[in-house]
Amino acid sequence: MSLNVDSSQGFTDYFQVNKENGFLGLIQEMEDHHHPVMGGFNGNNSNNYINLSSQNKSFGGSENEEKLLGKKKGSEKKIRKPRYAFQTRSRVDILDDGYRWRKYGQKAVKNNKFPRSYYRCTHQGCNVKKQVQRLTRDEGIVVTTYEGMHSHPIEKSTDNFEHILSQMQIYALPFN
DNA sequence: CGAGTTTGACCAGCGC
DNA sequence: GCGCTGGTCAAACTCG
Repeated sequence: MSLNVDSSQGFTDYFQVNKENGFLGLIQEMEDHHHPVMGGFNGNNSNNYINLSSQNKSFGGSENEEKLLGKKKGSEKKIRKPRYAFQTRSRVDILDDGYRWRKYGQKAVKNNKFPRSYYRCTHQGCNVKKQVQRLTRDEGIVVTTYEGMHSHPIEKSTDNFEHILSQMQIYALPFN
C-alpha cells in the first residue's frame, strides 16, 4: 500500500478505531521462558488493556542482531532480543508503518486458525523484524510484533502517520 | 529486470 | 531420542 496524501484514507482506516479502542495493547515479550508472545492475549483480551511483561537483559538494538539463533558467536549466550507487540483492531493485516518490509515466511501457529507472517525490514543493514498475526478469538484484532529497532529514518513520507508513529513510540520507549 | 511474495524444506529448542 | 512447534532459508514465482 502507499501512503500518499491521497491514500492516507486507507490509513485512517487502520486507525480510526483507535480513537475508541483500536490500540488494544502493547506488551514486551517475556523471554526467559519460551513464552509465546500471543499467550497472554488469548485468554484475556478484553478491550482496552495494556499488558506489560517486564524482562529484558540486554537490548540488542542492532548489535547481536546477527545470528542469535544460529550457531554464531561462540561466546554469546543465547540472548534474545525483546519484542514489542501491538494489538491493533484492523481489518487489514499489513499495517504500513512507513518502513518497507519483505516477507520471508509464513507459518501456521497452533491454536490459531490464521497464519503468522514474518517480515524483515528491507533497508540495508537494518535487521528489524516483525511478525503479524490475527487472533482466532477475535479476528478483528491484528497483533504486530516488532523485534529490534530501526537504525535509519523512515522511508516514506507519511505526514500524519509519522505523528501517529511517534505516539506509539511514546508507549514503546519506557521499555527500552 | 528488480523487488517482493509464496511455500516447502530445514533447523533448533523444548517437553515428554 | 523423538516429535512437535516456531522461526528462517531459498528457489521458484508474481507483479509492476
